[in-house]
Amino acid sequence: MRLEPQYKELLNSALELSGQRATKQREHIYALLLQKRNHPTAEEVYVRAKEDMPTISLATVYNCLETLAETKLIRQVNFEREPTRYCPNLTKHAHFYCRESGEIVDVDLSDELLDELMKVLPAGFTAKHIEISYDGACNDCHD
Amino acid sequence: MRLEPQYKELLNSALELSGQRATKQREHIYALLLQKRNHPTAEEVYVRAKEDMPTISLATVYNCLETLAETKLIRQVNFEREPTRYCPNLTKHAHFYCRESGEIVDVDLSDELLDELMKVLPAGFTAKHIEISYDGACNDCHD
DNA sequence: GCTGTAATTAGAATAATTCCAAATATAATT
DNA sequence: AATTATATTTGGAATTATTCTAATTACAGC
Ligand SMILES: [Mn+2]
Ligand SMILES: [Mn+2]
Ligand SMILES: [Zn+2]
Ligand SMILES: [Zn+2]
Repeated sequence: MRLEPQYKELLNSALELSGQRATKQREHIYALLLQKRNHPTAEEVYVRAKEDMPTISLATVYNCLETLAETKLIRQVNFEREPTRYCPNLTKHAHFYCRESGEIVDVDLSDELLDELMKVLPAGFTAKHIEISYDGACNDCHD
Repeated sequence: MRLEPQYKELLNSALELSGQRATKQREHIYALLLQKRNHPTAEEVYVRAKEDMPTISLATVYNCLETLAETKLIRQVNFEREPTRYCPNLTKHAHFYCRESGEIVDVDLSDELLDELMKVLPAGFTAKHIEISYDGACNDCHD
């Protein structure tokens, strides 16, 4: 697994900006999230990370994921009480969770729609963030 | 604490419909959620429940909350990795979480807005449910 | 090559929730 | 009203995802 130069640059500058070091582990985990964008859990990231880096620990996986999330290179995605998942797609998007197949897909959101969502807030309320998740059956799974 | 007749009726029919029994504990917890609608956690419900029913157990609180949620008398509300909260407001609404004060307020959603949100899904996708949560500063807390 | 700091590591600790098996409450039947 | 069958409650143990801790290792600047 190789981290493409553009992303390597992105990672390095994000880490430098926040005064953190570029490590093999951080790079590896970032690369693996970019390569297969299926919103894996920390445990799943751990399993995949060990393939090329057998000595990495689960604690490090959690640490790296947290660092990447803090520096806004990835996003955390939560569904109800399930384990947190991780997503390297930085565009504004919601998530669709197919309960049938377990698949999670990105749903692009326009600025207009997000604007409308902001407008329905009561006066004096300002939202830094909106989280939207859909729950249902995907294209492959409808009956 | 007294459960108003309209809600008592609602509770009884919902439980009957799902083949479950009406118990003191279920009624008590439902009443207390309706009375103070501040999206409490299970632990908070437990504390309040014990005021009038000192022998109730935490396991029962969880059981009752699950039963009420299953029968759609209440909703579960999740914010990231925080403990689940419970809401007896059955209208379609989102939640605004003020990180400053910790307050959680209901945000009404029009059918039109929900329609628009459905329309942005890829073809072939059907959502049973949309979950929307805002995160920011409320009216009292902006600087 | 040393030195100071940051990051990784293995394992222990934590927190929310669920599970379990025994006791109790409720509803149905006699 | 007593009997029976089933559902619910209960306290405590178990589980699960995540965080914490303290020791080791890696790294950047001198
Ligand atoms: Mn995503
Ligand atoms: Mn609510
Ligand atoms: Zn599907
Ligand atoms: Zn506030």
